[in-house]
Amino acid sequence: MQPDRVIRALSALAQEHRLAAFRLLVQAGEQGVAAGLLAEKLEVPPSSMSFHLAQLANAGLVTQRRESRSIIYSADYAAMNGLMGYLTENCCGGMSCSEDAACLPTEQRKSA
Amino acid sequence: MQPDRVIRALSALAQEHRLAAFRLLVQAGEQGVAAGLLAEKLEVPPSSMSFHLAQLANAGLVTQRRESRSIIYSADYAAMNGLMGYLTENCCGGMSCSEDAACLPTEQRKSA
DNA sequence: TCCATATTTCGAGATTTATCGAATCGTTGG
DNA sequence: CCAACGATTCGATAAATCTCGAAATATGGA
Repeated sequence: MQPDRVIRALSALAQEHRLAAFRLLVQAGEQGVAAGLLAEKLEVPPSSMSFHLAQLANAGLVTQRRESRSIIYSADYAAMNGLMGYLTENCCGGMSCSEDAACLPTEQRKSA
Repeated sequence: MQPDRVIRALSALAQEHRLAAFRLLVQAGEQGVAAGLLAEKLEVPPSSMSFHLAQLANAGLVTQRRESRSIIYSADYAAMNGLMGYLTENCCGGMSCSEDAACLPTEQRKSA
C-alpha cells in the first residue's frame, strides 16, 4: 500500500461518524448497509452521511452498489488488510500478524 | 482504548509529515530521535516539526524527554498496540493477531 | 555573565474539513 | 406520466488544520 493511500485511509477513519459507520459496515459484512440506514443509526443528516461515505469510498475502504432505490455500502476488507499491513510493517517495527489473522466480516469470525 | 483516543491517534497519523516522523521513531526504538534531527530529515522547519510532534504527543503516540539541549522523542509502542488492537477488534471483524505480534522497535524485530 | 544551540510558543494567513438545508438526480409503483 | 422515495450534489458557513517566520524559553559552554 502506497503512503498516499495510507494517509487517505487514516484520514477517512479519523473522524467520529466515519469510524462509527465503518464499524457498522464491518459488522454487517458482505451484505452491507444502505446509506439511509447508516444516517439513521448514526443520527446524522443524509447529506452529511453522504459526504462521509464519499470520503470512505475515496479512501478505498468501502464499496457501493445500487439495489433498487438504495445504495448499499460495504466494507472493503482487502483495503483494511492493506492498511493494517502497512501499519504493522512500518509503524510497529515489522511484527506482522499471523497469516490467518486477516480482516473478515464479524459474522465469519468464529468460522474462520 | 476508548474511541476518543482512537480518533486522536488516527488523526495524528493521518498526515504526511507525522506519519513519516512516527515511522522514523519506530525504527529508532527506545533510543529515540531529537526534534531537530527529525525536522532535518523530513525537511520541515523546526516550528512546523514542533507542531506535528505536539500532535503525536497529544495522541499519546510518542513520549518526550529532555537530554541536555535536545528533546528526544520516542514512539510509544503500547499506544500503537492499543490502536492496532482497537482496529483489529472493531474494524477487522475481531480477528486478532497472535499474542507475540505486539508492536516493537524495529531493531528488536528479529530477536523477538 | 554572555553567547550559541535546541526547541517551543505565538501570531497571522492559507488551506482543508465538517455541517446541513435546499435543490437535483435515479428508481419504483400507481 | 407523475408522485414518492432514497441518495447525492450544491452552496454557504463555521471550524479546524497546516505552515512558518519571529519571538520567547531552556540549556550548556566560554
